[in-house]
Formats: sequence, C-alpha cells, structure tokens
Amino acid sequence: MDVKALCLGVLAKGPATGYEIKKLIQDGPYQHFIEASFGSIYPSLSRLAAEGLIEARTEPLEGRPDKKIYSLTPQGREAFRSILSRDPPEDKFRSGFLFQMMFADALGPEEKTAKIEGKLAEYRARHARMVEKRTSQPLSEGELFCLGFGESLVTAAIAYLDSHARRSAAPAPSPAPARRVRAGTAR
Amino acid sequence: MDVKALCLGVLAKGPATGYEIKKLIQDGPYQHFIEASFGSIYPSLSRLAAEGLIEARTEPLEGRPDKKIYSLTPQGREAFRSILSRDPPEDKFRSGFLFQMMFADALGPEEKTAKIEGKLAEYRARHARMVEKRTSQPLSEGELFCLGFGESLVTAAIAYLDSHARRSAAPAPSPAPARRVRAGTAR
DNA sequence: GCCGGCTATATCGGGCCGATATCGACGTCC
DNA sequence: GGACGTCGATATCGGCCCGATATAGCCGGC
Repeated sequence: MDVKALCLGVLAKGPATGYEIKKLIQDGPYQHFIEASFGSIYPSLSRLAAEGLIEARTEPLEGRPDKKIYSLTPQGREAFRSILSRDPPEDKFRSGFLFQMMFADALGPEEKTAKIEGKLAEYRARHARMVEKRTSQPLSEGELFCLGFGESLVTAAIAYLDSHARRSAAPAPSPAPARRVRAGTAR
Repeated sequence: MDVKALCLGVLAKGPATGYEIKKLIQDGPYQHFIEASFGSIYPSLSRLAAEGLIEARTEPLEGRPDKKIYSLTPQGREAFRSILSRDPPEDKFRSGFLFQMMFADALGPEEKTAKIEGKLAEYRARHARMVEKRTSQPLSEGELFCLGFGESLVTAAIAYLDSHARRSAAPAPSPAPARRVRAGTAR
C-alpha cells in the first residue's frame, strides 16, 4: 500500500499535520497492519498537494517551521473513494524470526528457546496494546473489525509459540501441537 | 530482513543460480514470510561476491548469458552464522484489505461482504498451498516449525473472516465472535 | 542548568522492486 | 512448419521507501 494512499486515508478522518499523520499510523488504530516513515510521509504530502488532492493551511510558529495542517480537497476525497473500491493487494507477513528458525538445526537448543521466548514476549506486548486499545476508547465498526482480525493473528501466534516454548526445542509440524510428524531433511 | 541475508540463507542450503534463488524464495518453504525480486536479488549477489561472501562458477550457454551458480565461501558461511545469532527484527504484517476495512462505514454492505469473501478466498488458497507443502515432502525441523507457525496465522485469519462473511456485515469486536461490544465513533 | 521527551519542519543516500530487455529451449495448437 | 506461451537464465533502471540526520522551541524532572 503506497504512502500517498495511507495519507489520504488518515486525512479522510480529519485534518492533520505531517507529524500527527505519523503518530496516527504509528500508535493509532492502523498500527498493526500499516507503517510509514517521515522519510516517505513528507514527500508524499508534497506530491498529493501538487496533484491537488490535499491542501495545507499554515500556522506560523516562532523560531521554527510553520505548522502545516493538511486536509483533503474534493478531488482528494474522490481519489480516496476510488482507492477503497479497488481490489486490495495480497496481505504480507514478513518475519526475520521465522527465517532464522528455518535454520534451527544450525542453532543450539538454548539459542532456539531464547529466540522463541523473545518472540513470544514481542507478541504478548503487541497483544497487550491491542487489548488496551479495545478497552480504552469507543471504536468504529471498521476499527473493531481490524482490531479483531489483528487479535486473531496475534493470539494464534502466542498459542503456537507458547506450545513450543514449553517443549524443549522440538517443533510440531502443524497448528495442532498434539499431532506429530516425523521430521525429514530438506532439498 | 535484507536481501543479502536472504540470499546467504538460501545458499546455505546449497548452490543455486539467481533464478533458482528467486524460485526458492517465491515457491519454496520461505514463501509465507519472506519475499525478494530479481531487481534486488541480482544486485545483492553482485555485492556478496564483491565482499567475498559468495563465489560464482559459470557454465557457458549458447546464445545467452553464462549460467552462474553461486555458493557460499567460508567467510560467507561465517557471516550467515552471525546473522542467525542476532536478535531478529519485529515481525511485520501489512494489509491493504484491513486499511480499506478501516473505512467500512464508507463502503456499502455488499462491497464489504465482497471484500471479505475475496480475502477469505485468498487465505484459503494460501492455506491449501501450505497443506500441500506439509503433506507432499519431508520437511526439516525448522521448516516444520515455520510452516506450523504460518498455518496458525492463516487458519486464524480464515476463522475470523469466515465468521464475518456469514454475518450480514456487522463485525464483532474481538476474536471470540460471540462476544459483542457496542461500536462507537473514532477521533 | 542539563537532559530527555514531545511537537514540528524537512532532506538524503542507500536499498527495494516492478517493469523491462534479451534469448534459447520446449510444448501446444493450428 | 509457424505462432504462441511458458520456462530458465542473465540483467538494468527509475521511482518509491526509510533510517539517519538536521534544526529548534516547549515542557517537566532532576
């Protein structure tokens, strides 16, 4: 998902500065499934303004750059509606942890267990943030759907890692940990 | 995870051409959690060779570029071991579908249902490929772990989407669909 | 007074990728 | 036999993304 579309989406919810857009993406309801940096947000805002999809109202600040509050233009709102109607790209999941675990036989059992424990802690922290989000403020229909989806994935990951953290370092081959398949060699 | 590390990992399993590396990443056991294109694989292989971490044996081909079969050098094997020992970055999940669903109130109920059905089909196809992989060939310990992890996430996504596809277009707020929380408005 | 965090504006160089180019081998279809 | 599409193979390039960096005032804690 390109960063211009992300910016349009955030601005569809209301005017915001570049810094606020980053905070909403990073800490807001989107945080579990999109990401964007200042290095791409500011250039995208410039391009969107040049294309007439957004406009900026500036507030002068003493001794620092003017504050720019961006909002959608009617063309921007229309462009965003068009983005919403498209078939979305495939969801992407990327994991350096799983890449390392692909070479589990090159790691010692303690190293493996440490990596699983570390990733379990990461997922537990992520889930705690989700629960806090769910319980601390009213959410829209779409936000509830997205948070629920994300929680499904995160709780499934926790269950899987938890079952493997308790085992010494022998992974099971399927999501049902009780079922065991004899491990072979690859390639 | 940078593409040089991915190439080192694939070559740790055995020598391969650039084209084979791409196929293994795209269709092999890694496909559910890493990705790389020709646009990054070939430059990465050049850099790795320049750094002495891999070497290439060429086989001349008639009327086309020489076939280059890459393999790790001892320094490359050492560098890869070091990569395996590092703390991995956070797992990343990216979803244009969820981004669109964040604006569910701007979509009609039929459009919402169509998007959920489309994504459900995508996840079912992905799961079918995982099951085929699990049952069609012996897998190493690490491959079993990674496939099991991926299947956990994919089956959780299927369960969540399935429960929402059956409902008219009223999402539940949590992974347990029976629990319902009153939806509010955001920002 | 110093320090760290927050709120703000940005840029830049390096890495990534989709599209593109090239080309022979092979199998299918007409 | 020719056309066509796919496969196996080598790459490059322009545009996008991002982490690091720069600048700087406000605020609260020590």
